[in-house]
Amino acid sequence: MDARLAKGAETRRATLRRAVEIASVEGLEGLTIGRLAADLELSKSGIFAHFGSKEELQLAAIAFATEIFVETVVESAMAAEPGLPRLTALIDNWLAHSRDRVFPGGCFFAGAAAEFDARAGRVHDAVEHSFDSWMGLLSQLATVAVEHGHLAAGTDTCQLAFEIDALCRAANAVAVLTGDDRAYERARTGIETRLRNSCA
Amino acid sequence: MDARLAKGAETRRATLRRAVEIASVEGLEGLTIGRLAADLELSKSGIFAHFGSKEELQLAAIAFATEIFVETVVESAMAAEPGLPRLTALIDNWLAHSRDRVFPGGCFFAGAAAEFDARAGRVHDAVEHSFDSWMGLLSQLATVAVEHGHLAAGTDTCQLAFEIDALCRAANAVAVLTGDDRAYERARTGIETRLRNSCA
DNA sequence: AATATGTACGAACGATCGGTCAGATAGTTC
DNA sequence: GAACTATCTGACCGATCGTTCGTACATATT
Repeated sequence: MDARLAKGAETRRATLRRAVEIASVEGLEGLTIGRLAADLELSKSGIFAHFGSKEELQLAAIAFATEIFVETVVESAMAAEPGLPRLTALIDNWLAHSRDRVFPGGCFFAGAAAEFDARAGRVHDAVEHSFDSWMGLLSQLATVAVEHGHLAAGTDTCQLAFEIDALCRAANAVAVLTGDDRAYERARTGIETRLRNSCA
Repeated sequence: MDARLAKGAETRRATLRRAVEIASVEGLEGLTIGRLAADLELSKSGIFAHFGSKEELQLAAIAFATEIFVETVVESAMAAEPGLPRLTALIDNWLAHSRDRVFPGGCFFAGAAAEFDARAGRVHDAVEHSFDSWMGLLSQLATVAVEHGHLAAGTDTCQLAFEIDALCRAANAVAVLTGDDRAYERARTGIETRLRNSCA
């Protein structure tokens, strides 16, 4: 009943913070309990006790990464005016979170999705759910932009969301793989042109 | 000196064929010599002897996947007339190779890139090289299309190649993750619109 | 003071990892 | 037929994997 976090919850958060860092570089399978224990100077069994299984650890890491993502990318974008400004703020934040390596391996979810896309199980389902939420948010903001008259009335917002996501994703992939940050400008250019072509 | 492959080379190819299948689903790290041996009903050491190290196996798998990719996607596209027809044929082949799961886990290189993008080493370099070749091919075909007057004279072919790659990549990622093949249509729609806007 | 609970440790488990090595088998060459 | 090479096997190595279990310690509750 302390105002601060209980000891266990504190350790858990510290563990997950490190887990997300490792997983964004090495992957969720490359994330290892022994490695985690060594980094945090705790015992393997101590770490393990917090999660109960590796799969639970992976799921907890995804949940924690979602927290970070929402705080860093989504929340401040919501401060922008509804419609096109909010949509572009979200896109800017997304590109910034990749360029600034909020997760050291670039977008956490791009990595996790690529790793588990063709497998079955709870981790795959969690990753797919994250993706659905993200696409839902994108197309919803696009829809609001249409309603505000910022985008043309007939705009296919799902198609638009797909294309925006595609360009962001590619910027992240190219920049992390090659180290060439021009990819972020390419994405921005593509998205701006695409939005301009959908202007009312 | 036989016209057919020597025994060793035959085994090596069969091994790599299976290795590429496994790696496209489980990743190049999830690809395991023991698993490979079990699938091919050979001994671990027998497999190992063909490559000498796991890293060499991974590099060989990338090279073999490149062979498959070139045969399936690139070569038949080159039969189309130079310019826009050849470019669109390449794009169609790429989307088809993902949709038809020429690699069971979708695009082999998308998976390998996501896995090794943030790591250093020879595998990363090989993946990056594959990506460079792919982008080079795309932008070169785009350039030829400009020269043939199929695309507007001022077209930024690198930017265009980036956007085409982004839409293809996203289609693969979404379709494999969610099982929703409409992503391929979305990519096609986006690319067609984009090319039309660059028409001369 | 006694008890219960939350938290973490250390030793150990079987399985599997990448990798090594001596040798069996087969085919070719001299 | 002896020597050689290519190919593959099986036993084995140390390391690490995820996981289990009994226990120690601190804190909170009674």
